[in-house]
Amino acid sequence: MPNVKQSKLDASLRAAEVSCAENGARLTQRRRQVLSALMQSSSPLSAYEVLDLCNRSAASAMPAMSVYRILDFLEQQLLVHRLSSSNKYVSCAHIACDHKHFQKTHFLLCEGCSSVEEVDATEEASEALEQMAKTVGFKLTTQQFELSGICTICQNSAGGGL
Amino acid sequence: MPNVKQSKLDASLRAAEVSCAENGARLTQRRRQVLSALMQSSSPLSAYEVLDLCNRSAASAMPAMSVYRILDFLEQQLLVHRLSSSNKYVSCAHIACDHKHFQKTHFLLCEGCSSVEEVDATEEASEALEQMAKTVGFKLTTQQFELSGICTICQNSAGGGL
DNA sequence: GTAATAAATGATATAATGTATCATCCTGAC
DNA sequence: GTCAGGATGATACATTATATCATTTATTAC
Repeated sequence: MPNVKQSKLDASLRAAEVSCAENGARLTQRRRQVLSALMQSSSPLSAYEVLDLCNRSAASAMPAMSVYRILDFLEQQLLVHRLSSSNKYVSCAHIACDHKHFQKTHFLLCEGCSSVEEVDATEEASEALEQMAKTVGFKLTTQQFELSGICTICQNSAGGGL
Repeated sequence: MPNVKQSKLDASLRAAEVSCAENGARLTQRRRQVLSALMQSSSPLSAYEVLDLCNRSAASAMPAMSVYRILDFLEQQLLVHRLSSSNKYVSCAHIACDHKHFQKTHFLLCEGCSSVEEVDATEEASEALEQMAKTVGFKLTTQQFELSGICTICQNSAGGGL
């Protein structure tokens, strides 16, 4: 069992707890369980995938209803993000650091390994998209996109094969 | 009943028929029914909303299964687009013209009236997004985004109210 | 025209996903 | 302890999507 990962997980969970407390909310056992499952996953999980993971590890079975409630809660706390294109969830990449969300976060989805990279929008991209929308009279309200592509690792490992 | 709209609808359906024929496919009665429903809607429709519309207008009831099959078919024929963020469908804005799809089409979703505007990506936006992805080693494969915003009409009508 | 073939649709069952509702339990304030 | 509110458990159900096989419709060969 890799202790490095374990301690990183613990640190993130502690940070999440603090973050909740600052908002007058509590990171209960169940919520910690759900968040922990997402943190340990290398790819986004659907609500029922989260449920399965929780029920595999824990003693008492969690009802599906709770998972939905808890995912909503965690999303409000900005501890997890919901990917609308696949209707799955990922834990926020910035729980342990002091990064702030400006509603201009993008997600890069790797088609090879399903991993997700959370990146801030660049000025250029925001500008260009706003401009594009403007040509048809649209005023953008949110900028959070999910872009499909191939991550570095998969690009390299695909050198010989596919 | 507005004849202008009717004739525009007819023209689009004829164009769709031709387009199918070119691909060795057929625009059957059922498929025409589904496509027509989407064309007449000002906002994206879910599979079951399409189903309801079809069953409201037509004599014989269509099974849900058929709607899913037909939506898949129409999507393959590029006659409709699937919006992954809401899991709904819109008819392609370019059926009647000779516009080609380059996999760089964006959809602007109005939060006010739910209407959808289909626009081509600008060079600047594509460039900026590719560049952004590149900074974390990602290579984008598709660029088809769904951007939320407010359309011209809703911007103006909201002048007094909200 | 008719038989053979393939495509499309009908029909049914069921899986998967998401929500509504009320009961129960836990926690902190007093 | 008691009370109030938040959190969870439990159940039922609504919605969405898919699997499967039967039937119909269209196309081709003859």
